[in-house]
Amino acid sequence: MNNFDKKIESFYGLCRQKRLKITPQRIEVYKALMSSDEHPSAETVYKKVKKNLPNVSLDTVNRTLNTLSLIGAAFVVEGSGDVKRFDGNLENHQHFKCVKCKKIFDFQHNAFENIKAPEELGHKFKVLRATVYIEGLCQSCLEKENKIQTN
Amino acid sequence: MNNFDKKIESFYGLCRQKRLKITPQRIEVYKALMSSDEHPSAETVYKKVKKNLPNVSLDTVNRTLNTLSLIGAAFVVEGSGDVKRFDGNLENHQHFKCVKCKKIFDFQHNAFENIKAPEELGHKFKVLRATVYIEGLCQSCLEKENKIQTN
DNA sequence: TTGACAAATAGGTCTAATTACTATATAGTC
DNA sequence: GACTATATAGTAATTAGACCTATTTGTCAA
Repeated sequence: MNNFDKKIESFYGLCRQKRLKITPQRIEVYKALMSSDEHPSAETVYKKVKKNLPNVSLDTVNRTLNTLSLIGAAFVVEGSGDVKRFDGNLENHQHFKCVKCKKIFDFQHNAFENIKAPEELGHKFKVLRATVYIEGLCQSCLEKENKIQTN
Repeated sequence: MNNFDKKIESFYGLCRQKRLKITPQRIEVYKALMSSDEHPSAETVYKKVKKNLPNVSLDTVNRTLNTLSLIGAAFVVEGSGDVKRFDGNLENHQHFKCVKCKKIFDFQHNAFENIKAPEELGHKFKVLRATVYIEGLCQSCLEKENKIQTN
């Protein structure tokens, strides 16, 4: 069984554990999210799912993505700011976001892996994920940066 | 001169440096943001500003908040996901966000202060801020957590 | 101080993303 | 296989935020 199948397998388990029905739509949405290394928007996931399930509704995709984030099977990318973007890649990686063009860049950095939430937080809350989030200006925006466009 | 005035002062400087005009609207938006310890939405800031400038437009507030984030005088709170939320508190603090109720909790943790962006990132990008971002379920949502509401 | 010019604002309009609603279909369980 | 709660499709309704343009306002230099 390959890695991808394992993920699906454990997704099944997660659904059962949370008493969520395993529907074709849910599975397809999950697969679509897992198999995209970007940070797809609901719209993008929708298009992907539509290939296998031609008449899913966008609403279902939206609700499902939302559900996935509730059970910790996906995440809303921090700092979206524009349209919601989802991330199915739960392996440890960090995000850099350009405040100007809003693009999100993944990066890895050993020192940031396995960040542990502070004790007192863990007592009160259930932590699903801890990452480092860096904001700034990306290369191409830096180049045109001398002038700030406000209107 | 108190701390607040100092901030305003340095905001003036920042605007001049970036060749942005110092308009009453901009100042009021900045003040409104600075003086709220929440993470206000544009709407909230708008209401605050309206008290002093009764006929500002929401659009101006939106544009201005956007401008502030471009020059690093404010930040869009990571992981907004719902409506955009802004943060004028530039002192080092971290955010915990509940994936269910979307509330954002500030917290401080010494180990997370002064996180340094990795070298290779600093070369390519201009880093404005680096924080730790934790996602999970907050206390009150945990209590009702046995059942996940998906519809 | 004043005048010229570029930049910013108000206020209206518009758009696209997300959510809400409801009848129907389906997964899970006995 | 039938029952029941949950999920879905399709459509309609919201709403945050962006766009547009005439007017106003800072800024800077004479």
